Amino acid sequence: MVTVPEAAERTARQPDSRRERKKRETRAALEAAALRLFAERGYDNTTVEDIADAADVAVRTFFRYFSSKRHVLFGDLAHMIVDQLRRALAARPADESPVAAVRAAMDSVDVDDYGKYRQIMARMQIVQKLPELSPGYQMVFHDLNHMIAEFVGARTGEPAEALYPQLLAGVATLAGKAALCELDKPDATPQSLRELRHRTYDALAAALPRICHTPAQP
Amino acid sequence: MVTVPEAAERTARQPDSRRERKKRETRAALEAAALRLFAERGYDNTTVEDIADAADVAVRTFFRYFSSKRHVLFGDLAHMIVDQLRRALAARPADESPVAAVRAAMDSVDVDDYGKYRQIMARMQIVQKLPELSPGYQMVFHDLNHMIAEFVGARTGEPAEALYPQLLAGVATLAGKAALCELDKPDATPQSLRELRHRTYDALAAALPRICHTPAQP
DNA sequence: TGCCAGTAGTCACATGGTGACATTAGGTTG
DNA sequence: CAACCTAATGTCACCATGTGACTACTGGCA
Repeated sequence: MVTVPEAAERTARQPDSRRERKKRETRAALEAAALRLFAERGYDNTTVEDIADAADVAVRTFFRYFSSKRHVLFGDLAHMIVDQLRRALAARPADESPVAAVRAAMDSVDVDDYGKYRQIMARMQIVQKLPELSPGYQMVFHDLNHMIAEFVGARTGEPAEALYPQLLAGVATLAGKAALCELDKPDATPQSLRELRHRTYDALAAALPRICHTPAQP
Repeated sequence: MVTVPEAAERTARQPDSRRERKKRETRAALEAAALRLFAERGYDNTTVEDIADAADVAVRTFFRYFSSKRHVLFGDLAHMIVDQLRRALAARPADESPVAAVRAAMDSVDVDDYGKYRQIMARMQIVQKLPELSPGYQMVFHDLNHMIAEFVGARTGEPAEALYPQLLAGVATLAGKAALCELDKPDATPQSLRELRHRTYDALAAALPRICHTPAQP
């Protein structure tokens, strides 16, 4: 199916038509219904049909909005974060050390607006609590880990599976997870979480040279 | 279904009857067929029916041996490792520091026999390569992580979700993963892997006091 | 031999997920 | 407004993973 340029322009020029609004409504209804039902009866005890019924759409429609039942939870958040980090890493200057590049890139991800930040975090917190969907939750970190390792490997000329890329990526991911631990505390702010992440990342990354040969930096 | 003591004794006393042999054969056939087919056409392109057919049993029988398709891969290995580590942790003296206890417990897990060790590792290596089943692979580490965090939290009187338990567990898991990086190298031995794990764990654990308050040890 | 218990096969069904096609509703142009 | 195009949705059919219930077989043993 070929998209005529004019048509693409047209739809792009009208981003808030009734159609778009309805779509957003449907998506929001599905998401809300899913989260409510998950909380009420648990993830496994909620079928896609239940969710679709609650949102008053067909099951098939559910799958047009979310590629899988798991997908409702992180939605595209996971994908967004991974993409964002990927772009941030790619934008780092080539002469920067991997440690510094990863540190800076992770900063530029969660700088964003406060509301979105809390939303992502809240979602992750829900997921974290329900053990049956840990796999999906873990995959987010796995993807992040993998991407960081790819990046570091590319910088040091090693494969991503090599020790140093894996360790640096692991340290970065662990620092990110550490920040999540502080979410429970009511006085947590994006700033305090970032500060904790920095502290963790710096301390652990500083230990790496004692484990394996870290590639020389210019 | 109540198990009469005598019956349990009898089956325990006859561990290698024809029946037992047949069971082992069926299980081995299923496992071999599955691994071969996964390698040939990929995990997603292999149905349980294919596996069952290749092993010449009914699909239902497959599920009597393996609770899920994923389960064929790690089999009970994951479960075994987690259980083994749990017992090892429980057996550590109460006055030992969490850092030392976790270190020692991880040692006592892979001490085992060489063949089993390589088998576990080889399996994990296969799984690691196929991206479509990363979730299951990640779950192993997640379970390990969770258990270690529970243990540390119990020792320090914090919840498992607190910062220190999570960090120490993360460090231990990361050290374990680091050892897996060395598997590609042909001259890797259980000893060299353990040595690497020690080096990683010690270096990273030493950094923890710089991140958060580590509970005082007697 | 004949009984008992464990094991496998068969059937039915719930659930997640996808493809194909018809139908409806939003939006555009004359 | 009518005619029309296209995106969104519904409907139906289908495949795959699992599970429960019941039946049939088979090894072990008195």
